[in-house]
Amino acid sequence: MPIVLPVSTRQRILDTALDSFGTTGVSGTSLDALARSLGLRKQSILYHFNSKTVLLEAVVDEAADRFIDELDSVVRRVDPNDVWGQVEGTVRVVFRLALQRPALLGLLREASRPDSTVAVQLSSRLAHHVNAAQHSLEIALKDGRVRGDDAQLLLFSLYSTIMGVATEVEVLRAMGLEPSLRSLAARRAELLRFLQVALIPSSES
Amino acid sequence: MPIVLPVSTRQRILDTALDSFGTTGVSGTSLDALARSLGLRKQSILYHFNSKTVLLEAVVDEAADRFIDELDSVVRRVDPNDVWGQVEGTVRVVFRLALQRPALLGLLREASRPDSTVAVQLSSRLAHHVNAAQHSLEIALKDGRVRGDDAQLLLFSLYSTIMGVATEVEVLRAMGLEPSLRSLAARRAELLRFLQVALIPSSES
DNA sequence: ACGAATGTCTACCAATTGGTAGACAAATCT
DNA sequence: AGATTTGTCTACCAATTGGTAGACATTCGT
Repeated sequence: MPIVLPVSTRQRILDTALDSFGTTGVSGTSLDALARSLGLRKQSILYHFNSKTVLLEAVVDEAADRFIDELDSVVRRVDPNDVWGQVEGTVRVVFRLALQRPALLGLLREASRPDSTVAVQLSSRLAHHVNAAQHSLEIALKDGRVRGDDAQLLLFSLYSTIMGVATEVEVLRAMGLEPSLRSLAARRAELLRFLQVALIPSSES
Repeated sequence: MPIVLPVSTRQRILDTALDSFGTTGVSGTSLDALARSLGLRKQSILYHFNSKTVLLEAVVDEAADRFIDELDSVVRRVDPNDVWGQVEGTVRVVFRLALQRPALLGLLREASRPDSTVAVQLSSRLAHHVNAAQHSLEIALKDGRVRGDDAQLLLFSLYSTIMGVATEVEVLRAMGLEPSLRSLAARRAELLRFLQVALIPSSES
């Protein structure tokens, strides 16, 4: 007899809100529509989260948690001096998220638009990890284990590239490539090759 | 005596709509707010464009035009066999747009979200240029003038990288780097170096 | 000079938005 | 058992949404 562990309403709201915010956008998501797809009335949502803003903050917090957990798992798993291993692990993690929870990455992207109120919240959560990554990149740069000049800018380029390739589904579709599991793997492979050449001097690897 | 050539209301609407759609997002932009920032009533907007959808389509069309013009100017200016020259020119053009008309790139990004109705419209406009670029990339790959395996995926990686680095302002800010003219130039330099290493075999260049 | 087209306006409208108040039932505590 | 907390609901609400109808003035072709 399988034990069905009940998912709290609060958690269900957070989940579907993440999906909706991450795909349709925050202002494109109404509480009514959200409630409808949950089989609830919007007042029940407002019972758990006092306002749409509060809900958004909770969703962003949870998304940040999950994202950070994934990144941490890479950092823990891979030798800190193995920069390429870290990058490769990160790429794999991000691509897995792109497959399993595309809305999560969508929400991160939503946060990177100019007017976003979410940005501050997210960035303060991620600041520590960014600093750590930047630091180990700097050392690797000094040791000549990585190509480049500026660790900060390099990290930024890395982030943009990985997130872009993982999330810009429609662009890909526009290029005639149907997004599928196989094409995602192909994208990942091409990206990894691309990044490795750009980052790692030929003497290494 | 300077001749002040009058800008048609229609054009003014298109301009401010592009800015608003590209930054605040489409569903985040109301016709009322748009009209207010134009010093008009919303009914005047609806006179020129019968509905918000029609307006959006017109804005997207114009944005596509401008973007294509910029890309074309690169293609015309640079030797078609000089792949790196094409990439470099494209990067410069995109970065100039990021500085002069950030909303234009923002709108392109808005189009790349999963639910977007704009995507189809945009992609059909850009299809020809994508094909041309892919074709010349394929030849360069065959000749060994460019590193990589799959021209289509390579082009996609290029696009994602360039757009990402040019547009993800908030991420940069989160990393403690205030977006400024100088930092934009630095980003561009780092990106160009990054791309050149990734793309061009060391025997060339 | 005059009718027609053009363009902006006021006045509405129904639907939807985020949010409040309070009834009602089930679970929990004492 | 009785009181209280928890969670969902119905019933509203004012503000905002995209959009219509039509008055009014200006410009333009004749």
